[in-house]
Amino acid sequence: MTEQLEQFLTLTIRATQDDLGKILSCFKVRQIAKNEILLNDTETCRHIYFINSGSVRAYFIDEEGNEATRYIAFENNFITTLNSFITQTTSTEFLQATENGEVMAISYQDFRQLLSILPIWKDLYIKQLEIAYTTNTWRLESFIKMDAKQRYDYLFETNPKVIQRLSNKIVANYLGITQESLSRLKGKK
Amino acid sequence: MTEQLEQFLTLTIRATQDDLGKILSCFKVRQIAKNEILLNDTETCRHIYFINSGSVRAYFIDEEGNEATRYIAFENNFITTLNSFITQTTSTEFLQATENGEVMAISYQDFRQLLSILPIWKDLYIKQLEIAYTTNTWRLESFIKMDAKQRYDYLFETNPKVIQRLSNKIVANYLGITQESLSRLKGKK
DNA sequence: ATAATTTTTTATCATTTGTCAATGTTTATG
DNA sequence: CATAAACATTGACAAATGATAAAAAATTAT
Repeated sequence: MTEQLEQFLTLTIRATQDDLGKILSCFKVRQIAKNEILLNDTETCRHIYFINSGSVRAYFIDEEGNEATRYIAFENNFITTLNSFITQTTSTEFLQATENGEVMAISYQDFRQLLSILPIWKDLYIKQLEIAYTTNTWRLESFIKMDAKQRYDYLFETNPKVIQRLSNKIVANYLGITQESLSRLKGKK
Repeated sequence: MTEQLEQFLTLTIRATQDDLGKILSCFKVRQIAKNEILLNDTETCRHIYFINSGSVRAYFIDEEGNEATRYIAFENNFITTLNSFITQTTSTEFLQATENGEVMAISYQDFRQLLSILPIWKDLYIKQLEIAYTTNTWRLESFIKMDAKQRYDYLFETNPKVIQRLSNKIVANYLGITQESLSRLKGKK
């Protein structure tokens, strides 16, 4: 079950066999069922997850009690609630499996441990932070300058998995609109 | 002119006097005039700026030719166009001074150099990435779940400098709405 | 100080999106 | 397989926001 993560690491950083071993031994496999909650908004986020298969979303609930999806991770990506994880304080977000699948989890302690002993792990962390920041920025830009239809089209171009594999409810949520609006959107040209 | 950055570094990381010297010697002071363009969307971003005084915004121009402001940095913060800077490819964004002020600039070469010789610089970079990511995420959340009025109130609470020091045009731009909408917004309760 | 320019406000109207309700469809479960 | 539950679509209407135009106010330049 570690092959996939190993391959990902090999493609991402230049790690020795020894480094790889140390890293992989920190990750534990976990099967996830669709709709399963991996993190509650009352808990502290103790893990970073690498997705072998399936998908996981991060969402929160606003004052009116509506869900809002911040991020969706598919296979070969990491997901966590970074602020809660870094500071080890209560999360304001949920993590939920949006499909059946398999993840590899690394704990906060092991993550910190790897940071202190493996320079290459620090480099990987920097790279992932840069990717996460850049991805986030694009998404933010799409909200600043685009209307709902444009955001949908943009999503279709840049991340079609969201539309292809997940329910309209979650897609609408991710786009920041209601299901009804999404439904109408898809109708018109 | 380096005192401010020095103080910032002292508060943020545990650097020796020697580390501090190496870092500070990489930064060059530059006066900036309101409306001055620090980076054009046809250039590659060669610098990270630390703001001593004044403010700088990052914005882009969408298909319809409208400006959209992604981020505004005030004193004691860094600003750059990260993707262009990291990959040293053409930027899609502008950087523009929104007030008269003073910045400290570090070049891409010096930045890389510090990363390779100073572990503490890597730690600072990680910290700044974490902050940038988290800030970005909050801003993204505000767009997913809030309407314009709520975003305005939220901005007033979390980052009043934007409203207090910059023109409505830029505030509206930052909120992703038109000047006219902002004007109406401020009127009603 | 005056003129020119830019920014802000106000008004009207069009468009987009949200809300609510009803109905049809799919999916999960006993 | 049958039933319930969740999800998707559609319509009618309301609210929010954008577009355009014009006037008022503030800022900048001469």
